Amino acid sequence: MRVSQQEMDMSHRRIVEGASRLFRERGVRSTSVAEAMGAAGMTHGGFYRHFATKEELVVAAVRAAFDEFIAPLEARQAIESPEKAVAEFMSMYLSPEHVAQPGFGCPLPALAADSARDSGALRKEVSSGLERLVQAFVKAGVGPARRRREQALRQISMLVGAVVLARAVDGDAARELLQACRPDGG
Amino acid sequence: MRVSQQEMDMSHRRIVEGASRLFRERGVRSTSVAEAMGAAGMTHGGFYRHFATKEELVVAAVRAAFDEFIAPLEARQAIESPEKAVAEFMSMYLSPEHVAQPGFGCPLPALAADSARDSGALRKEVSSGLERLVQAFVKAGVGPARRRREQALRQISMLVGAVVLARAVDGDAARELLQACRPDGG
DNA sequence: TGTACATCAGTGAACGCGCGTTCACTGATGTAC
DNA sequence: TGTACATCAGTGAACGCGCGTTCACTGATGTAC
Repeated sequence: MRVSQQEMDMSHRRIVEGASRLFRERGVRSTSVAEAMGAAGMTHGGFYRHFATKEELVVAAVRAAFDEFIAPLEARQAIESPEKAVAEFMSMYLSPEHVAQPGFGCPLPALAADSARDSGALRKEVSSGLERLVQAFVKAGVGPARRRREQALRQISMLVGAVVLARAVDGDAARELLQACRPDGG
Repeated sequence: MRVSQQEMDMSHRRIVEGASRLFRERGVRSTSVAEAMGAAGMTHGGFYRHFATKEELVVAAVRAAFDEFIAPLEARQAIESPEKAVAEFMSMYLSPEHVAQPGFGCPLPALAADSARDSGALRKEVSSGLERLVQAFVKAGVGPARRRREQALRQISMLVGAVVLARAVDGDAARELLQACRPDGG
């Protein structure tokens, strides 16, 4: 049965948010349209009232994931010092909680592999998401612009690598990786 | 028709080597048994004369990939200084060629995402493969054992993160990531 | 060394299954009067 | 404000397709004599 415009907007948001979580948890290819609709409390048939293709949902979900994950960092940078905000962000990034909850975590370690095998819209979203995170890190750097950017890229590479590996290996090594990459724990 | 024992051994090796390349290029889930057999010049039906399941091939192929990639580093460490061997390894790791050729490159950035979503045999292989690489890096470190291990984990995290991201984003950022992570380029 | 025959590596059709997408249908919503 | 009706969000069956796996078959290999 038909639902109100308001309910349809809410459905749309629920689909995008659920997909954003599922894609990060299980990967884009391993999450079916039916699963994404199920997470929003609906059946698969109604999907095409909201999106023309699965790829369209992927774009919306990945954009939402980056925004959900990076916007808090940007907000904190605006009210406290950019350096402190990035330091706290890095500490959160390398926490066991972040490793254990990919569905609510950074899209970069969760979706980089899917993006690497994609040449279209997903790749574009991931590229601009990374650039947005780099910009936030650059704000917290010291020295000339070029050096700040290089340092940001190095820091983000280490964070992403540590989380990608920590999720890929068995318990003890995972803990060690996070610890070794913390500025205080090394 | 039946083939000789020798030919069967060669087939087996061709299947494992082709799969090792395809899994790294396209991911484990996105590579079908038929494609792996096709890369070995055969049709899919004969697969089960060599392996009981696809997972068995995954284990053999990932083990072969780690060996193919890490053994040369270990061999160089045995004949020249471990430090120099690791420095050259890192330079190769961060090269555009390594990023462009995942099928012949490090299994860690190529397969970590698959491993993160696996709880079985693949995860175990990736865990021991990482540990083997860590050991090689530890040999090249300085200071007490604990500090050498932490430094190895940090270096490997940065390498893996840089390659994972460089493969996931569009051209210019990819080049920048590699450059920023080189010890000379920063 | 030669012959008869059992073995079995590889082929290609077939299986059940889950996928992305389509479509006829339902009935509440939103609108024209 | 009430009423009649067109719209369309969501349902569930169905589509073609590719997957991992199975199986009857083929004919060269390897072996027993």
